[in-house]
Amino acid sequence: MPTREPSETRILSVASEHLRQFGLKRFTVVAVAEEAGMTHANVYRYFPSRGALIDAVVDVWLKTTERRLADIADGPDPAADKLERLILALAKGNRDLLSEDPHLFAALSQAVAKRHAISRRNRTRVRALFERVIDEGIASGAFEPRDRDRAIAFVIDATHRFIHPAALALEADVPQASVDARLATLIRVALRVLETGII
Amino acid sequence: MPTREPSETRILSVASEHLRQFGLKRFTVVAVAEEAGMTHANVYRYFPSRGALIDAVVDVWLKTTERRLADIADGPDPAADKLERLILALAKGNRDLLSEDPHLFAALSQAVAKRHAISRRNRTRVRALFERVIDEGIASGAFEPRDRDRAIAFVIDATHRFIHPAALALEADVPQASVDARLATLIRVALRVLETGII
DNA sequence: ACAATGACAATTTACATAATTTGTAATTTG
DNA sequence: CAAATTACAAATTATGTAAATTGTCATTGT
Repeated sequence: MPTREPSETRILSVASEHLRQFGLKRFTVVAVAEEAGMTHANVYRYFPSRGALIDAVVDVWLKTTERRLADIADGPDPAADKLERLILALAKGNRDLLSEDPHLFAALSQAVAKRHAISRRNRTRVRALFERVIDEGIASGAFEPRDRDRAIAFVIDATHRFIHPAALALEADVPQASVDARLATLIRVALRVLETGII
Repeated sequence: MPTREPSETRILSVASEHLRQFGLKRFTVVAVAEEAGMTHANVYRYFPSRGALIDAVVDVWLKTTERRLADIADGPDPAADKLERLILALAKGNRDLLSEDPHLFAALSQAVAKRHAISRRNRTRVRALFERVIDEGIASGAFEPRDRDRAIAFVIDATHRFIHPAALALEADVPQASVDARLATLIRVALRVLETGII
């Protein structure tokens, strides 16, 4: 007989599937427990609350995209290339989630809006990746901003519209090609700004 | 005896006061009519629906700030100065509304989120002011973008975070001075980008 | 000791129904 | 005739209650 998947991971994967299928409102601990082959009380051995279980599902997705971003940031390419790919990957990741998995996107949006710990920590780590790449660009001489902190804030503020879930949801019906073109312009300008010491 | 304020304006000012005090959810046509000294049916002589009345209140505010923006755009100053003041006035107007009148801000946010006609038209007119000032800057030689449409989209996208109600609401608890500093940086950079033909 | 359960209280949600509000139209008033 | 009202249907919201879910804990089984 096959070794059964440990309870915690089984709960998590069932919960993930339920959240995708039914959305936040119709997501119940009872139904998840049943499908995972246990009573709901046992779920509470592994997750302290319904909200914590939902956060755990969102966190899995956040961590997955974080790894993709970290791979980019850790690569051997020039800082400018890496910063561009970092921004594009973040924007595309969130945008694809919105179109391919609206329920999970809604859960992510709520976690961000309500400033859950998972989203605050994700934000901190993603910001750290941006900082690392920009610092690397400064060290290599590719970027020459007059104020490093200001430069980082500028990049994050300027790209906000294409990265933040709440902003992305506003443009759900704008043709993707048009959004892509505007983002490409913004990135090109931001890189030039960092390179030329305008900031 | 004093000539009574005409019904339509009286309804509108009572409605404005009720919206500010009670918010969208507790705003009723019946209560507005009562305070305006008439039955609710008579309100429908002037406004076709509850939603239209709320939109009219929001529209008064939008038009007021539009006039302020138009005054800036019509002024005799250099285009760069006017563009800076345009962005600052828009950002400050929305931000002050958020802190001083959260209920009206919520009504505005909803009108924007649901793409009501009033907000779409406001957006179009405000965008036209931006276009006018940028075109003026191009005509005077102050701005030299390689692509005029791209430049306009860039300015609007980059400042989105400080102007759009949904984005402003996210930063309600960030110290205003810090937000102001970041916006000042963004504006300075945007102007330099327009001036130097980076875009 | 650890995973899981059954039983149970607290909380939330679903649902039926009452009350209110929205919106329309015929009628009244000045 | 323009402004307003009364009267009423339709739609929405409030309220009370049943049902389900969330969360706790003592107990069971391994």
